[in-house]
Amino acid sequence: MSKQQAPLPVVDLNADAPCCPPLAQRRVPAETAVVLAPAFKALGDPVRLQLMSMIASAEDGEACVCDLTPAFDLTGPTISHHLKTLREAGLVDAERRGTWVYYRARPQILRQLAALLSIEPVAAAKA
Amino acid sequence: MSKQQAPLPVVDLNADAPCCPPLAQRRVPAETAVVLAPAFKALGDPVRLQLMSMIASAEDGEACVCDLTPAFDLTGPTISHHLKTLREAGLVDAERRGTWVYYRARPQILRQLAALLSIEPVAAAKA
DNA sequence: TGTCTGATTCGACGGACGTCAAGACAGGCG
DNA sequence: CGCCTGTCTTGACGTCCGTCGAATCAGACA
Repeated sequence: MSKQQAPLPVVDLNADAPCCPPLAQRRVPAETAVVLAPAFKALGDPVRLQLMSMIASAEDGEACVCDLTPAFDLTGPTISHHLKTLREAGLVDAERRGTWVYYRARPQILRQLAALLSIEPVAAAKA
Repeated sequence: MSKQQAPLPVVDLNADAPCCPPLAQRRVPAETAVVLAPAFKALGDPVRLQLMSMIASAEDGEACVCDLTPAFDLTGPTISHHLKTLREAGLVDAERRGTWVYYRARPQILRQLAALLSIEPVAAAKA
């Protein structure tokens, strides 16, 4: 079953999920933790964190694997493996155009993760 | 000499680090990725994500291990191990007071991680 | 059509991780 | 003092992860 860039069985936090009241505001329920943790885990590797950043900060919002790979002292298959991990975590999307494959960040889930980690900047400075 | 809750050799992102221009704004340098990735990795486990949330959202800003442990179907040592992981990632702080040990979240690093993931640099400034 | 380049998948290896049981340590109390 | 409760450490076990080389798949081009 070669479904290269096919929509992998991804966590569907991108759908309608209003899933993210700040972690420090209300206790995260187990089901939410199970769904969200893989996304953090995917970012828990230096190579993937850089890949994610390179993709998200790319000029046209997308980055070619051919630009990503030479940025590391790693083999092609290894980079491909990391990209797959990011894809399965729902952090990026891939699309093949001709010879090259382009990756694109999914802002929604990034926003959700950021919201989860956000700390009230408000006057919560109460003892 | 048992230095149980002594300040472990933790990543020092808490110090003066202005370390976090959004991931999608500028490419994260390798050194930054190496320092930050462990924090995400620590949050990459459902149990630790819940622990982090329980600690950060606790009433008085701190949570007792005796309250944390019974919330999971895991043994004491396992919870202790996860808490140590969070401690080494610089996400929480521990303090022993009498019989019990209390854990407290470190808002600074949470803010940094949230900032790293933030997509919109726009209206976020005020709030 | 054949072949070449780019990207992914497969199979394997070493190391790290999550979990537990058993033991060790710290502090309170009889 | 001795014991009890609470927490952490140690050692072990099975599983997952990061990496590679080799094989495979997808398009482009002659």
